[in-house]
Amino acid sequence: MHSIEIIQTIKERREVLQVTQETLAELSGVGLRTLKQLESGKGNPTLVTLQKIADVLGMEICLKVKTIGT
Amino acid sequence: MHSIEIIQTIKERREVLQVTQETLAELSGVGLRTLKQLESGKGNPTLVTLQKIADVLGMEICLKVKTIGT
DNA sequence: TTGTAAAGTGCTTTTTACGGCACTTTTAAG
DNA sequence: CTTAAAAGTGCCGTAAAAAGCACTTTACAA
Repeated sequence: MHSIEIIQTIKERREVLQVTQETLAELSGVGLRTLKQLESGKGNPTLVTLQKIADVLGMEICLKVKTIGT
Repeated sequence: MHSIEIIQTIKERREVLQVTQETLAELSGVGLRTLKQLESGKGNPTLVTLQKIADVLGMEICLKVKTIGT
């Protein structure tokens, strides 16, 4: 996944869970400004920031060797 | 995966491929200092930095909903 | 043991993520 | 249309990531 897809995935997941940016910011401990900037595609979050958000959304970041096929 | 595991995975993958930090730095466009700091567990890399490294190592970052089981 | 390559660290500057505040724009319900 | 909530944006200070340089430490082969 590229950065853009990761960001998009976060946004979609948040929407599915019907959580506002404000609530997610509070629950994750990430600043509202940071979250807004991120979701509007203008961010390059640190791993820690990403983890905090993923945690609250019931998601997880993983790193794996690329497979050949689909 | 937590930050620590992700970092560890990078380090291990680099070693398996028998690539030096210096070479990885050159190939990925990430500064050698940044890479050293990262692998020695003192970093909080940005998503872009992580992607650059993963790319060269033939790896990929993904974000997915946590599953219940193993 | 010695020599060399790789890895790790302190110091530094530059860049940029983070996050607060206030404001605008968009969206959706009445 | 009105209005309220959510999302997006500009400004800005602080903190920290990025990265270069020089040096030390570690690992390993001769």
